[in-house]
Amino acid sequence: MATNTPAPSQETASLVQRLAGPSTGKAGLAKDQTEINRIIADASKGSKFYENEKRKDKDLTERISRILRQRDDALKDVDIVKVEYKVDRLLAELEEERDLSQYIVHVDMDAFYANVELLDDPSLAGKPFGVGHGVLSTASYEARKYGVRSGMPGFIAKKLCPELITVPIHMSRYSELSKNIMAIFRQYDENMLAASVDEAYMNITRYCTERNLDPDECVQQMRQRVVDETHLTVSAGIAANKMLAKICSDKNKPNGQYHLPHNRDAIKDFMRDLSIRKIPGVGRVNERLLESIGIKTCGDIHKHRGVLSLMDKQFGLRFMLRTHLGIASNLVQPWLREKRKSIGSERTFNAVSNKDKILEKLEEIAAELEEDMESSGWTGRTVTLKYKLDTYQVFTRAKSFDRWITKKEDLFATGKELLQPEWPLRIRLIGLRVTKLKDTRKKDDGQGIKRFFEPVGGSPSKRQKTHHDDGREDDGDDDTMPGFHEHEPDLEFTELQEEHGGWDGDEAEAEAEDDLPTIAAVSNTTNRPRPPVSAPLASPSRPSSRAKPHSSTGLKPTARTSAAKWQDDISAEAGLSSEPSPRISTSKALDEHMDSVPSDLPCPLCACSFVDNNALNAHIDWCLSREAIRAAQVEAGERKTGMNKKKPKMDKETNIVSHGVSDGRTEWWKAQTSDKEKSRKRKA
DNA sequence: GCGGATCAC
DNA sequence: TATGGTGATCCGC
Repeated sequence: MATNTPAPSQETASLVQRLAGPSTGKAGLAKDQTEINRIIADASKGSKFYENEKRKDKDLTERISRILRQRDDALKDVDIVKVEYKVDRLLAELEEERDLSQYIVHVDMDAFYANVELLDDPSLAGKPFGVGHGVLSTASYEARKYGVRSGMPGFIAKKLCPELITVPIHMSRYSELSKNIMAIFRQYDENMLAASVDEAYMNITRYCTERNLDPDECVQQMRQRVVDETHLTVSAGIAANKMLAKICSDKNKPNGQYHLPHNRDAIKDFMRDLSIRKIPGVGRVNERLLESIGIKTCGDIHKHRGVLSLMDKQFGLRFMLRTHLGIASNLVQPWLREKRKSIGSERTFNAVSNKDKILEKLEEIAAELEEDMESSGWTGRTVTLKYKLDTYQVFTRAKSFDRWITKKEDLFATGKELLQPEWPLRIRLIGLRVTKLKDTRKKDDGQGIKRFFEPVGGSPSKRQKTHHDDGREDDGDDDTMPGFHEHEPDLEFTELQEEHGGWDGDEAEAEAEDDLPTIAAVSNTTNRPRPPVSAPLASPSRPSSRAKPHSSTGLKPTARTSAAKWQDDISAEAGLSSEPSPRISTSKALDEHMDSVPSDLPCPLCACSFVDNNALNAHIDWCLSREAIRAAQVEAGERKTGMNKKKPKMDKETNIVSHGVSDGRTEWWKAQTSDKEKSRKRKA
């Protein structure tokens, strides 16, 4: 047979499933899920959000059809037995990587935000409540019984549970408690990885060995300590690698632990019936894609290894096989600042089409981003604008520079420029993100000529500022919806995020937007394929001639789930072992390090710095122009007179979280060959 | 380098 | 009554 049959009923079913939200595959929902899903779908029906979900669902269904056709074509031309034979050899090779010598623990705080709120307001006990404003970050266990979940909009949650209470987020409180708990974990493994506010990985092998302690007992004690010291409960998984440990921590949640024996057969049994959706990195889309070729559990992977091999690009054969075997990385190490790849800010508001209003929003975002970049010590070379139409379709436009961008004026001007060709638009979200980062706190030469021009007493200023790690460690909670960054926790108590009514109609924003020193900024943004055509009409709105670039091969982008990246890790490990400095660890980090360092060439006349000499020279030419000179004089005058207009920027707000993100994803499937060595070292 | 997509939390 | 924010990665251009 050649195609699946996209019967209307099936399409509806997958749409209903989709509308139920991404965290559906999780635990705990008691009530009849079908009924819940129907309520959600009914509440959404007819909205623009709904229409967008419908469109995406249709696209996915079509994509699946193409994949199945491709599979059938491929199967015609090959001897599947031979293919399977080759895969089996690969399996044997991968099996060699298995390392059962380490005891890896993943701990996950139970309904973290909700339980903290409970702690601080005992009157909530026993009641269904959610944490968050418009969209819930997490829900109490009582609320979950009704189908209320993280990421669910409040008005839908209320439909499911009319007596639902909602409480605001108190991020700094969560961070504070998180810090305390992480400190406990760190005593079991100094290299503990804080994966988010409420999650951590540890390697307790050494701790247990030195004390002749059973790992289960060790984790039991650890969890008890958390309860004693914070009155919060955590769940834990114990296994031979990070992926397995993470899956296991969900097994006896809440307030429980699960140990998957360090034993090949036990692991095989465990994987056999495990839903593919439990694998970190397999989300709703990949779940459907895999299901379409007959894979629902990790055990199914072996049956379909032939097809997976033929469609390696789509699914990532190695990754699938390693998953099937239950093999993943067991390397646990703290998050490193230099791993950060981007920093950005974005905001949703009531859809607007008025250009000035949109630019106003953009300006706010630019200011926020500058603030974040300065306070966390980053600058970067590429600016990406993101916007979401009121149809919920998302687009991004980027521009690269050969100088470092941090200032809100630059950010705003760039965003404005990128927005220019897109008009007209009706949008509900706007954001800016900066990539190709450079760490401004890393004292790396750079100074060069600049020293010459620096005012006598003055030194680069910032550079030394408070340390607190950058980034945030966005919460999690198996069911906690992340986000909600507080910019100035105090001052204004939480941003009154009433973007409401869009009244702020204040006046002239000094639109006086002078142009960027467009000088060397090469950018290819000018002649961009025509953008989306906002499609404000309720119609099917197949936007843009470009939104759907290639359809030739049929296979749309990413079906895959990452994989085969392990070569990187090998080289990373090599780099590490030969590296005197303990800090650089990943090849990527290393690359980036090399990449961004070679040049930090400051302009002697202004605050800009550049990536290479050409760029610098081009800039200097411009900088010497009359206007520039004048500008420089003004600034020099200001400097002399004493004050840099730079706001003092009290460093009090250090409270926020600690480090950034640890993308869960690739973390786990790093090569083991290297891990093994690491492990041995650690043992010794 | 750019843009779309998917995923985690 | 109106569906989030931050960051990462991968693919195909």
